Amino acid sequence: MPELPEVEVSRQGLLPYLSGQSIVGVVVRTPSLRHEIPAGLDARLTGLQVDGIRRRGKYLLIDCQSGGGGGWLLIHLGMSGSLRLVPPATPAQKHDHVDLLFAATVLRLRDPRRFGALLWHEGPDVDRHPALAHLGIEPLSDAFDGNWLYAATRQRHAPIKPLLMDSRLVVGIGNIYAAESLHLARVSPLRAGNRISRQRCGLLASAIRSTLTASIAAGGSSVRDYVHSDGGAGCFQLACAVYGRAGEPCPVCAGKVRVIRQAGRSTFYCPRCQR
DNA sequence: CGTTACCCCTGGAGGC
DNA sequence: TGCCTCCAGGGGTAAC
Repeated sequence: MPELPEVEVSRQGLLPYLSGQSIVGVVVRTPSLRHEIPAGLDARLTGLQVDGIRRRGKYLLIDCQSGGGGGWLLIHLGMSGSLRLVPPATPAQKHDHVDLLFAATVLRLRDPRRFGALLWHEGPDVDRHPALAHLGIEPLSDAFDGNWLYAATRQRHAPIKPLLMDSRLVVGIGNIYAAESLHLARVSPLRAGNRISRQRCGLLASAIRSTLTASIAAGGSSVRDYVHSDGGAGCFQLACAVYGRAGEPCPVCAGKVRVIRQAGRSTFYCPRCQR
C-alpha cells in the first residue's frame, strides 16, 4: 500500500510523539519479514533516544544516535505494512510483528503480507546502508526536474512507467502514483523513456511532484495518534483519475480507461489523451 | 548493462 | 457455506 506519500505522512505523524522519547524495550513477535529482523534488538535499542525521523524513498529512518552505541532503525512497509501508536499494554493482534516501547506509547508494526522490513544500521551514516546505498533521486528534491528526467532517460528503451517505478532511478513512485502522474502529464505509460521530449519530461516531472505533494497534504491532515498507511492517505482520499478505473470514462477526455500489464504490474491509462 | 520474470506472503473478491 | 482462482500499493534476485 504505502508509496512515498503514505510513508511521509507516517513520518510527520510519528515525529511529534516520538521525538526526544527514549526506547524502553523492543518486542519482536515475528522476525521473519522480508529480511530477518536482527536478533538482540531489545538489548541494543533499549536506552536509546529518538532524535528525529527521516525518510528516504519508501524507507522510514528513525535516528537513534543518542545514548551511546547509537544508529538508525530502518522501516519499510512493503505492500501491506502500517504503523500505529497505541497505549502501553494494548494486546497485539494478528500480524502485529514488532513493538517499539516508549514510556507513554507503543509504536506497533503490522504487516499481514510480511513484505516489509525492519533493519538496524550501526553508526551515523545511514545512507551507506546496503538497502539505501543504490537508491535514486528523491522526486521532491530540488534536483528532480524536467532536465534531470530528460538526461536520465536518454539511454533507456524501457517503457516510462516501469522506469518511474525503478527505485535506482527515482524513489518513492509506486504503481498508483506512476499511473496518476503519467495521466496528469498525458504521457503514455508505454512510451519508451528515450522517446520523451525535453518539454514533456518537464511536464512529467512537475506532474510527479504535484501528485505526490497533493497526496501528502491530503493524508497529513488526518494523522493524530493513529498513523495509517493502509489506504487512508493518497489516492483513496484524492480519488484517482485512472488507477483502478478500467472501463470508466477518463475525467479529462471521456475516453475509456484501459488496463494493461507492464513488468508484472497493472497499468491503468487513457489511450486517448495519453501519448 | 538494461530489462523482464518470478518469487516472497496473506487476505479479500468473485466464480462455481 | 466452501473451495478455487486471481489479484493486491514492493522489491530482491535470477535469467535473458
